[in-house]
Amino acid sequence: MRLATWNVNSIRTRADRVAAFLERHDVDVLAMQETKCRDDQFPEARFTALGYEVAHVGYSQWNGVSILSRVGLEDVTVGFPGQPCWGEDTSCEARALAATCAGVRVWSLYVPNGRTLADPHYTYKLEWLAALRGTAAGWLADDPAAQVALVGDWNIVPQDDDVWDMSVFSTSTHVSAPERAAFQAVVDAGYADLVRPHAPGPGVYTYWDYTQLRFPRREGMRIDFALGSPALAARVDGAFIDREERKGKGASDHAPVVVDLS
DNA sequence: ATGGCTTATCAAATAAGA
Repeated sequence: MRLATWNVNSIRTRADRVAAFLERHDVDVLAMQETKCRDDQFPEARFTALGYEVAHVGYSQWNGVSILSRVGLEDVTVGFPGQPCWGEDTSCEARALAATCAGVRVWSLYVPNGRTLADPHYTYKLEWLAALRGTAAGWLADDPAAQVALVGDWNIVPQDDDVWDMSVFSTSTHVSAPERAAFQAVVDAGYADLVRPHAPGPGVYTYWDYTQLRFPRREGMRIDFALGSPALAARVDGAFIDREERKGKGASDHAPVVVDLS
């Protein structure tokens, strides 16, 4: 089974690229982030025509997460237990969506950005990650053999060589010690990085800013990850980052991350 | 010294991204 995750930065703008990507790489399950639309605006027919079932949650032009699957899409869940909310709304943002696809519990996750170290959004980001860690640790405590994939845009740079120049980020989010600790806590809870062993750095990234010619200059960040429970990690045959998708007109600022499971 | 782009939105400036 081939599982991919991709922050598409608007599914309506990117639908053709996503469809081409699915076919080019023969993808079975695709988790997407930043669809930037409501459910009624999602171009569902574009993907059902290709044989995929579609799950999506989006409330506005912000956030939005989705899962496409051609190997089954069962028990769709919006949000994770304990997920913190943002702002004055009582409902949480559209940042987490799960479905069971061929026996794998797939979570499409869009971790809050944090904005700046002094912003309340940064606190929200850390609380969001801590809640996710607690809930995800519970799944493995209940069933150590669970096949769980936590995939998406984590908005964290775990290591110094996951960004082209650490000095540029000395006062920025994404590289701070609390964020890295929050990411590591999920790993320590039993969720391994499924991709890094097959796509080691340095200089291997999943995101390049649209500005400053960051992509042609190879100045990017590794912030999109596929983490997996032990039972899932044992099935990984290979993985890669599709850097080609960042090229050309109409590219998302993120590249897809692909994992092959036996 | 700084920003440079791209997306969405009651359509022109603003918010957000990382």
